[in-house]
Amino acid sequence: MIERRDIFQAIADPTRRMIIQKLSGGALNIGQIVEDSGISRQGIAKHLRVLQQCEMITLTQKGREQICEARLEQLDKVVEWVNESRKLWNQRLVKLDRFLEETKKQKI
Amino acid sequence: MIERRDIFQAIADPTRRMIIQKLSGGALNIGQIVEDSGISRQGIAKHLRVLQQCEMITLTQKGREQICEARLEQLDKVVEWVNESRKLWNQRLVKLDRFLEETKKQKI
DNA sequence: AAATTGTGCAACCAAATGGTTTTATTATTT
DNA sequence: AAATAATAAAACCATTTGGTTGCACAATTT
Repeated sequence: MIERRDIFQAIADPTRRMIIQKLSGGALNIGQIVEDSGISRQGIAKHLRVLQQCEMITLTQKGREQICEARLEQLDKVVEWVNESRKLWNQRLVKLDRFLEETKKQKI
Repeated sequence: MIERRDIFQAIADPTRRMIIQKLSGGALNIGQIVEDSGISRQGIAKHLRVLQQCEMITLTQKGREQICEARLEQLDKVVEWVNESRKLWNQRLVKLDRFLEETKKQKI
């Protein structure tokens, strides 16, 4: 198993999705993310590291605080991939249409 | 760790994304999916089970073959979640705008 | 100066993941 | 009837994951 650090893995975990949504509302420090999360500070910190490696967030030091900011542009890649699949799917229907057309002709 | 079986986990693995893209082009049996995948039949079969549990594909018996079909509707959930995050993000900018407006007023 | 706050690092753990191989069963061809 | 093809089921394995706890350390407050 190669350690994968991509956007798809970033959003695979519900805790990380929760973090992303929290940060979508604005930058927060780690403590603020931990609040009401039901997970320990270290647990959250681990997820943040993953998100950083996936370039989903940026971390900037500010005194003793660490400010987390979301970088939602990465999510475009996900939407792109979904659209690619849908495109193939639609082409598939076109192919089926052609097949049905030809079958019709043969029947006549 | 609770065993999560949702669409986000379904697309987290590159092999599974490959399978979904293959199936987006049309239904296939397991052997056809295995072709050129570089992974054993059993490996693919495992991924298919996960995808089935996530309701990303349907498996139907046809003689001794098992036909796999993609169910792309599930991908809507992913796009929905991305849009939700983006919405929050945009609201955040609105809030910032208001803040800047008020700061301006105070200066005058 | 002392207490508090925000954090990082390391070790640890159980469970899940992503693969493999082997064996057995069923359907189709020949 | 025998050979082949398509699959399922199970056992196994190393690595990753998602969490924990304990300790150390720097920056702020008091």
